[in-house]
Amino acid sequence: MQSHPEETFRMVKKEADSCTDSCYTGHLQSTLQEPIEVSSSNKDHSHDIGDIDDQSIEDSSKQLVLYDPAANRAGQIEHVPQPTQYQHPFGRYSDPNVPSRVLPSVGAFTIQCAKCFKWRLIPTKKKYEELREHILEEPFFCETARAWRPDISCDDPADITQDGSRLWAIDKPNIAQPPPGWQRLLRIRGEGSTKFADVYYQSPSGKRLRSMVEVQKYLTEHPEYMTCGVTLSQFSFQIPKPLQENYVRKRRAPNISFI
DNA sequence: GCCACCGGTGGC
DNA sequence: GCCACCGGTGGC
Repeated sequence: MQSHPEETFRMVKKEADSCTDSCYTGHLQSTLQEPIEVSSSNKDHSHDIGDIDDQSIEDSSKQLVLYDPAANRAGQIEHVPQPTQYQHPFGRYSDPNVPSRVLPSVGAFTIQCAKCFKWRLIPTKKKYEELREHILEEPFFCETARAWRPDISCDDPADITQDGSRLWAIDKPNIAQPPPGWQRLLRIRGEGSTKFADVYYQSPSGKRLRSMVEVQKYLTEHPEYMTCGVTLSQFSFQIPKPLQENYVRKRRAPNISFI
């Protein structure tokens, strides 16, 4: 895969007690992770991903975590468990009678320390987005987490590890924070989809936009945003990449027909 | 009728 | 192979 920094994030469900809203974890070489929006839209953040629509799948199979390939190479992070070890995001946890429409959602945001390579949970999506925006120029260290955990250091155990119980994904670094009042939403698709996830931006008025083309058009039609300084550079539709191989279905080879 | 979600594809 | 974009539609 690529050799430059990438982010992965995983969705974490509960378990991350410190995470009050959806969080992802991720890191880049130095680390970063991005927040991903998890679960159903209108839910508040009082629960994280976990409670997606129905009962929750308490397990962590939906956690999304970010990781850094560079660190992987260094052997700091164990490799992704075999696919078979991963549970299908839905399925096994859901009641067979419940049509499982439960999609994985981001349970936690994590970023890897650039020094000790331990994963640190980022308490909020907002914080995660702030850190991600400049992760390349300003690497994350355990000390960075002192802003919300005064005594944390590299000597403390990792907040989370890649143990195969969660879905991890690598986030992209240096994605701009959304403009004030806007939200960047990440929806994870179900396993076997043709795409891992979708990014949407939601304007302050609630309008959802799903591509740069739509953003451009919307801004043109609502010049007040541009007047306030909103620009296209504040938008990015880059999606994280799942660590689990084959989470995304490959494009099928065309059928060969013969006579 | 709306829209969240998924599939497909053109262009690179 | 990846990704940006957008059409279609099932479920509400």
